[in-house]
Amino acid sequence: VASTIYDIAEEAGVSTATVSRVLNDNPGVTEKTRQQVVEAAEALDYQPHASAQSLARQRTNTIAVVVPVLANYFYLGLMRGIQQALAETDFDLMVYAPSHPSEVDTQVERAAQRGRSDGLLLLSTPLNDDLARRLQHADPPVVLVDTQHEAFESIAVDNESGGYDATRHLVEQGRQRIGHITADPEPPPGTARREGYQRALRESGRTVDASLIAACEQQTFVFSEEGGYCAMQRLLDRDTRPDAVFAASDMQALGALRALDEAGLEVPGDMALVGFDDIELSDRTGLTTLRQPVYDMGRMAIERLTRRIEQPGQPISSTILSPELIVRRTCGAAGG
Amino acid sequence: VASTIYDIAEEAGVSTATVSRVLNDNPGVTEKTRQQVVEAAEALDYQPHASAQSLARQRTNTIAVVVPVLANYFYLGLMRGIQQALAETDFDLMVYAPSHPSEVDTQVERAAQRGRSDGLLLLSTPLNDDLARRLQHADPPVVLVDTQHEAFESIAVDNESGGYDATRHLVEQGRQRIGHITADPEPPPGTARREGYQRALRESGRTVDASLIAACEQQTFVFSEEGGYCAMQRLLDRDTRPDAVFAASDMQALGALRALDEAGLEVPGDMALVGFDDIELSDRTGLTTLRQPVYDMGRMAIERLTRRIEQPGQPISSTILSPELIVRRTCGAAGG
DNA sequence: GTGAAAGCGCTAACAT
DNA sequence: ATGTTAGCGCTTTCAC
Repeated sequence: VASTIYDIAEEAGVSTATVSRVLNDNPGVTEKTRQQVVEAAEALDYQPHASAQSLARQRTNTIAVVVPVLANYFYLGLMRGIQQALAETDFDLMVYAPSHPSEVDTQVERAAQRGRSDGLLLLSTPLNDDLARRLQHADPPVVLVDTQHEAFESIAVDNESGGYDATRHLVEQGRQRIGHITADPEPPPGTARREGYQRALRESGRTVDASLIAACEQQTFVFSEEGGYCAMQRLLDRDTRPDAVFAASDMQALGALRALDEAGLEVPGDMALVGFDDIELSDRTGLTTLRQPVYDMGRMAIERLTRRIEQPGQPISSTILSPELIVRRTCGAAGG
Repeated sequence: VASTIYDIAEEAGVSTATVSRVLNDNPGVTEKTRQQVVEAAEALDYQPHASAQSLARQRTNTIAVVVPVLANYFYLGLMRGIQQALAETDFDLMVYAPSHPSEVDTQVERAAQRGRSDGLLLLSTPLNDDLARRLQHADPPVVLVDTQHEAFESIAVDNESGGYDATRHLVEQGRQRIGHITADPEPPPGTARREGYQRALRESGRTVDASLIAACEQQTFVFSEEGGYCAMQRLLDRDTRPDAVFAASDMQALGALRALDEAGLEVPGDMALVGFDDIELSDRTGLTTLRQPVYDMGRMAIERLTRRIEQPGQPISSTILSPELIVRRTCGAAGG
């Protein structure tokens, strides 16, 4: 029942080329014939066939984003920015969310398949060398968010300095034994945050005490609430407890908070806590944290990507934003 | 640089038809030639062209979902189920999120465009008659979630009975003046919930007092935190305040909670509160609410949709699930 | 078992 | 200004 340009051409008494011209607002058509075509198209309730257009144009007008997990506040913030920025373009959005970490490569390959999208956005997606090589060789431009790779455009936050600031803040609050919660396996941003933590300790004339660092295997995915909960429990089980903890993410900090609560410990009295990300929940919880400007990062990512699609071959740039310390209740700072 | 089946055909010394057969695991190919083709494909690092396949097969292996707003906990829950169910199929996912309510129709049309997807999932998306007619006539099967329409398969919760249960529970807690927060404009689920609220009042021998019902215009989208906040403020400004409120959604209830907090009122002491949805935040907040089984709804929606894609023309079914009352702190019930 | 060739629905060069 | 026609990359019918 669906009509094609051939039907329109026949109905309007012109060739399919002319129909195509009219439909695509190409110049060189009399107003009269344009009218005829437009009317015929409406009469037949014409809709172009997306796949056919993509094939002929060699362009899908679609961008694909792979996100480790959709149902997560951090990625949600990014998606908001992505979606808003996309609304100002005429690109559609495909979402690839691996149901398991082991699926990441498959999903990336799928998202990058020829003829599927004009550009690829990878959120926190680890790129092994093999994948990176394939992606470089493939046509669709790639933009990385929350990761880096010299071969691709990227947008991320300075995780090291964020970890440094978080820890530094705790030192300034007079905390003596500052612990850290990370993830196992530790993703690249986690490593940077931990290194910032360690640098802050050293610069404050303290020694880095391995017994103050805890990580739990992440069953679901990295930086989970569960992981923070379990890591905090381990910290509490040890001989000398910390009196402050910098968690590598807000979700982990929230989990840590739960463990603290169950253990009957006061925050920030018995233990100060600083997270990382500033997800929406953190505001409600009063969690001190380092804010990642996720909305802007999402927007920027789309801007960068569309620019690369429009003008390929531009030099690659890596954008590093500064996370902002947001002081709330859990760090024990005055005021707030 | 990208290779096509012609390249493979040449490399393997066979025709493109044979290549296609091998690549699609079609029968009728010697093991020997199959080997040759496979090797050639690997040597050339072949990847099929998605648009070309879609066009030739008249099938995209993609399902499109339109969601009023991505960055929202309710839809996030649905998306989780959708994504998980999709992972078990070989469908990809396109997401259409109107950046403004006025964009809904445009986005639906876009999602439903020929050759874009094999099926359409509409989350809470209002269908005017015109749109509904077009969708019926178009090929891709449609499944509705959180809305209903006799012409389409749908999955929703019994909102009326949910509103009834919520209110009834408040009555049983001994609350005297039970108010209601709804949205303006009031979406269909909102209407049903309000009607359930009103029925419960009547059945409890009370009169429905319009001054106990408040709604605020929703600037962003329906059922927003802002809306609940503002509605609660109005309720508090009135002569006789309610001592309990049933909010049409958890987000609104959370906003109401904020207003209460700012007004220095105790929950549940001064005011009991019941929400609707049971989003993740509600557990952390201790909000009594009616749970929508979003994860299951998402899964079911995909199952229904893929079934319709595989076997078109099946009779339409409308599934109504029961929301479950989750008693927490804010309703003032004993225990937990 | 394999190949030739005709689509799928559209775009765009090239003619006229 | 309009039409003819050759693709885009793949699938699939129909011969052989």
